[in-house]
Amino acid sequence: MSYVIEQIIESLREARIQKGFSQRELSAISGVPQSHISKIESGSVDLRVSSLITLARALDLELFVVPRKSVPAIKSIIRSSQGINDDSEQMTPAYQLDDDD
Amino acid sequence: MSYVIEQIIESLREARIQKGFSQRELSAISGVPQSHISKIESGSVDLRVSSLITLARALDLELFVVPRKSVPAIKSIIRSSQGINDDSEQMTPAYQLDDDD
DNA sequence: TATTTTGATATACAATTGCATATAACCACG
DNA sequence: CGTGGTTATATGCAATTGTATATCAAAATA
Repeated sequence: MSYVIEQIIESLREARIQKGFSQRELSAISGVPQSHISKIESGSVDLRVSSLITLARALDLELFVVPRKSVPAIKSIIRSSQGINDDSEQMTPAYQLDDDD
Repeated sequence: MSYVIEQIIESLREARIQKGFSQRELSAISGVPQSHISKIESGSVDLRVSSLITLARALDLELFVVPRKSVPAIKSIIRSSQGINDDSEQMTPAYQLDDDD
């Protein structure tokens, strides 16, 4: 199993968890059986492109092939969009105020 | 067949042609049979992710899943990198000089 | 024109995917 | 600890992929 597949699987899994979906919930949304989602996430099946697209769509992701020379720029964009999410999480001090109470 | 798959197939085909490879040459490089490459390019098979990665690698492409909200930015990067290639092609007047001779 | 190259298509076969369904194992919580 | 939720695993089956190989028709080249 290649590094690229591992990265893709990791992206799917992280997106699922970030959205707060269990595998069953993702299954209900996407129409892919939970048992298959488990195998996909564990890397034990070599899924078809159509299946990957189906899952990605349910997780607000999209599949691309890009020139290898553009990879750093694209990783930078992905990282910065994740950074925004991280910032929004850090900018909710409500929990800290509760702790002070 | 979805729009995303069509786009991916088109990217593969364009990259192959831009590199000046025939399907047989790509087959030799990638290890994927020519007959299968023909089917992939025509959209008549739903290939596995591993096969897509193999072909992409032979064509200096890489597969990504990206957040849907990042899609416009990524398309912009891909378009601008292609623009650079177009400029380099236009900046080779050697053929025009030969015509003047 | 003859020859070569290119992409499309066919055949046969082993392996695997994806689906449906059920269950086991694991984890979190009260 | 008991309970419920989550993930992993198993079974069976139809359909398809990917491979090897060959051939054809069209296009390109010599």
